Amino acid sequence: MADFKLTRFLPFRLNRLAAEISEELSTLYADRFHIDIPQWRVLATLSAGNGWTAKAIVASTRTHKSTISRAVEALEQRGLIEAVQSSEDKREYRLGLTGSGRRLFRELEPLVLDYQKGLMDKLGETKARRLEQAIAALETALDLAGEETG
Amino acid sequence: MADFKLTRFLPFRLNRLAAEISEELSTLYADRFHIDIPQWRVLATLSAGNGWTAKAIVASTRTHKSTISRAVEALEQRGLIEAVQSSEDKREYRLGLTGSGRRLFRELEPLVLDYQKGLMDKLGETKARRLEQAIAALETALDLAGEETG
DNA sequence: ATATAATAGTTGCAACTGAAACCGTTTCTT
DNA sequence: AAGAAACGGTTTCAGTTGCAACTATTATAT
Repeated sequence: MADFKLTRFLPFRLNRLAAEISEELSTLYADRFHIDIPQWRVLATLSAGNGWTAKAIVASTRTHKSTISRAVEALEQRGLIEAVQSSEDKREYRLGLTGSGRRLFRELEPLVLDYQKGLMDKLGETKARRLEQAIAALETALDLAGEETG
Repeated sequence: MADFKLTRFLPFRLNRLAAEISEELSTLYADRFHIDIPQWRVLATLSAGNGWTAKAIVASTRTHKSTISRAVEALEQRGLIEAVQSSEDKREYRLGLTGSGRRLFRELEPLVLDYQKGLMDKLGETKARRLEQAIAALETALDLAGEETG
C-alpha cells in the first residue's frame, strides 16, 4: 500500500490554505462593499496610482484577461473607476480610481491590512519572516515575481 | 496616495502561488489520465486505504460535498473506485480504489512526488523546512490541521 | 503602400463550483 | 413508539471562470 498522504502534500496544503485565507479575506469586503476578488484586485492595483491598462493589471495580478475585463466593466458601471481611451494607442484604456473609488478603497484598506496583521501575529515574527522569504523564493522559481510596471 | 501594494500583500501572493502550483501540477494528470483536481483528491485520499466515506473525504480535503459527490460519481463510472453501501448506516458508502484505480494511482504518484521534490529543490532544504513549518502554523491557526480520520 | 501579423480588450459558450433544496436513513426527544 | 431533527449524499440552479473566437487598432514585412 502506498504511503502517500494528501494532507501532507505541500501543493495541496498550500492550495487549501490559500483558499481559506482568500475566503476569510473576501468576507471583509464582499457583503459590505459588494466587490468580488477580481474587482478587489483591480481596485488595489489602481490604488498605487492611475494610468494602468487592463493588460498591465493582468500581468501584475496574473488574472485572466476576461476576468479583469469584466471586473473593470463592473467597477466602471458603479463609478468606482474611470477608463479613458489612450490617445497614443486607441486599443487600450488608461484606468484610474474615481473619487468615490478612492474613498471606498480608503475604507477597505485598513480592514484588509488588519486581517493580514492578524495572520502574521498568529505566526509570530520569525515564522512570518520565514514564510515571506519562502514565498519570495518560490515566486522567483516559478517566474511570478516582479511583474509590476506601474 | 496610499502606498498599498497588492503584489506585496501576502494573501494575494499566497493565492497566486497556490494557483500557479495547482495549475502546473494538474497538467501532470489532466491530459494524461483525464482526471481533474477533485478527482485527484479523492484518488489520493483513497490511496491511503479503503473504507473512506465521502463525508470523511470532504472533511479531510475541505472540498465542498457536492464537488466530492460528483468526483466520486465520475471515478465510479470509470471503474477507478468502488462504492459499497455501508451496512451499519445505509446513508453512507464505503469507498475504495479498484485494481485499475490503484494501478492508475501508482503511475501517477511518482510524477506528483517528483514535482513536489522539484519545487523543494528550488527552495533548498532550509527554506523548504521553514515553509513547511509556517504552513503548519497557519493551518493550526486557521483550524485546517489534522482532520484526517482514515 | 498594402497585406499580414500582432495586440488590447470584449464576448459567447461550455465547464465548474457552491448554496440550497431535496431524498432516504438514522438519531433524538418525548 | 411516533414525530422531529439531524445526517450522508445527490441534484438543481445560479453565478463565476477560462478558452477561443471576435472587433478594432497598431506594427511588421515586402
